[in-house]
Amino acid sequence: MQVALNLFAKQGYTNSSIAQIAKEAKISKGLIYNYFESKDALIKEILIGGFDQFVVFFEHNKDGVFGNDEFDYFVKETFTLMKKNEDFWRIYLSLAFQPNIIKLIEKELMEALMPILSILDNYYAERKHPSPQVKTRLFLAVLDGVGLHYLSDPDNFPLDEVVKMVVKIFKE
Amino acid sequence: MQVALNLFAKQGYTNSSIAQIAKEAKISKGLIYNYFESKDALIKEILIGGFDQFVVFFEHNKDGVFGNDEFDYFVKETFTLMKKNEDFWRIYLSLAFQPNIIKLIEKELMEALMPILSILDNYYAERKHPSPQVKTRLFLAVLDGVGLHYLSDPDNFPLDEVVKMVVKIFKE
Amino acid sequence: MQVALNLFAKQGYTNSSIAQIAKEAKISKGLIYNYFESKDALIKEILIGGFDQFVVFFEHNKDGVFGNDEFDYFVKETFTLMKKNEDFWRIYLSLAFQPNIIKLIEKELMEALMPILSILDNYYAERKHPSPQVKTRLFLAVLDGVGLHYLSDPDNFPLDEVVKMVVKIFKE
Amino acid sequence: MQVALNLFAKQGYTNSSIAQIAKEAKISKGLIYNYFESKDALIKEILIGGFDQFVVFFEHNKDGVFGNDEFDYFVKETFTLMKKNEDFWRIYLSLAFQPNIIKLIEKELMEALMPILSILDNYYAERKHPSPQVKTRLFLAVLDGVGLHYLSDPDNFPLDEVVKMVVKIFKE
DNA sequence: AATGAATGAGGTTTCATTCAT
DNA sequence: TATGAATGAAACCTCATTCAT
Repeated sequence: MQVALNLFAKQGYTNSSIAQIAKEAKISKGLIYNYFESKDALIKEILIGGFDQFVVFFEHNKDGVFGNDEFDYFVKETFTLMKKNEDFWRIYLSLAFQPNIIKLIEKELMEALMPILSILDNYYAERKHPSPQVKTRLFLAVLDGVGLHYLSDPDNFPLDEVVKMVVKIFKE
Repeated sequence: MQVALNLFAKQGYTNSSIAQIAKEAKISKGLIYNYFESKDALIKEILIGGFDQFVVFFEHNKDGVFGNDEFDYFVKETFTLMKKNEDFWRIYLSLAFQPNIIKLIEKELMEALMPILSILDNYYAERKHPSPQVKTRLFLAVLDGVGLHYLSDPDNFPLDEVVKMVVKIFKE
Repeated sequence: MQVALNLFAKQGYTNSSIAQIAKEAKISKGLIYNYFESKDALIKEILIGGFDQFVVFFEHNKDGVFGNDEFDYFVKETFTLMKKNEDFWRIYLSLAFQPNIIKLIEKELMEALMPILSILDNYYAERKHPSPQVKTRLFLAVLDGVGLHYLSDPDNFPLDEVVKMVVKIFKE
Repeated sequence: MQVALNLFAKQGYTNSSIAQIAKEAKISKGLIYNYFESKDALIKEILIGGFDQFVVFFEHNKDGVFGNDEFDYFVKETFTLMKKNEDFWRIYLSLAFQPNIIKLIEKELMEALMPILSILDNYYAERKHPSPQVKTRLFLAVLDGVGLHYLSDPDNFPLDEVVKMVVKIFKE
């Protein structure tokens, strides 16, 4: 899975063959099929595994208060996680428009996203924002946008400063 | 090209075959190769064509003033164009992490992006923003992020309201 | 035809496409088919044209005497002609084992070869050679062998000296 | 490989398709690519294998004496081997003018040829031949020429008698 | 747990040839 | 005389997948 993650991130899912994965992992093609039913099942496990890391972190905060400090922490932690799992995020974003793959993880994706969505809605509602749901949508879009630009060009994108600016702008 | 644009947007570049394009366009596979040297050359022309539309619109404003009104107009026009060319943008975003394809259009992409970048840098600098370049970077990421979310789910994403909010937040 | 001759010699018959010939000749593919029924018809005309040059030279000597001086002249002229028409000979030798092509020119080839064969048979018979027909066969093989080696590596093969040696050895 | 050898000899390399080879060998096209990276790699292995047979025979005699008897034996063995491997030699001669293929085996060809060349040079030098290197070149050309004519028409070419004549003429 | 031989469908590309103009 | 749009068959090659061992 580690090798597959790497290859998928570097070359894209469709462009990476089972043969190549087996070769780089120094195992046989057949062995892969002992553990994964298909190539799709492989990417599915990779993606779900990636989301889990994210979800786990969030469940930490599930029933507690989500105030200014938590907002702060949330944004920063998001990008810390992204930096730690660059490959996963690259894959995820590159598959955003591949309906056949997205369908595979739709359920898990929703389950991961919904709580975040409602927590943020609440957050902005509590702060009397005129249209909290729109702001939440924009905010999530911003996170992906920043991720997209960072992952496209990690060496030049000023991630830390941008993140600080995001916090400042969207905290309230 | 129209058929290809459609298919690439719907299924992704790698998942769409020349055979399928030919079939939908009701021509022979061979004919495609009379006009495009390869599948890569085809996507290249599609991408460059798409950027051109964007660039043309921008050159309009090249040497003139870029003030508050123009900023307004720029954001709105960006998403008007995106709505008109949804397929193109879907392709573009889905290829953001396919280095072999990006390389094909690197030059054109840079040529399209650089002037926008410097105009925005100036814009924020004139308004005494403490770090105009970081803000420009964030702003461009936001545009892509909003685009990504809109294109992922055009029916539910509240594009117009989000755009208004973007203008309000990033105008200054 | 000139362009085709060149390409066939350089890349081989099967490896050279009508499209490429047309391109190098700066005409359209269609035009080629106005003058030649097929690719096979094209190579056929090229080959026959090449043999004709050879035959013409031989008819010169047809009914006359073929003595020591003529033998001398024959060998030298053979290689002079080969040097002048390197491309043609390269094609001819490269097709020696392509039965489908050889069949196209079998008749012409025989017509060109038979008189030479009988003249040489006579030549050796007159000189009381024990097995003139075997010697003729060997001699013709030698001519082709020398041609093969020369055309394979024109810059390093010492053609002139080899030819002199051939004359000395096979004159009698 | 056996099937490929056969087809290449009968129809030429370019005219024989992987599909046809697979069909005659009663295996799938794909399987061929499990063992050979490409069609070129296939012909390369075939050619190298063919030369090896020749080289092996020669290494036998490498450091020993190469006198009149060995010369005799060499010529006769050459054509014995050729008769046993007609297909290989047909392929080899038919590719003599296909530069892209020759390049694949250039190294191996040189390694096979060089020792023969120097042994023959020595042979003629020891016999005080005025220009031993030219004679060697001619002699090798003769071998190929005889092979060419024999393989072009095995049923009618008087190989044994021609070989005897070659030995007699070139022994000294 | 692990291999690698084997396949069949389908991918991109090439190409001789036709034909309306 | 000349073009170039168009085709269909076939070329080389890739790949997910299966299966006997």
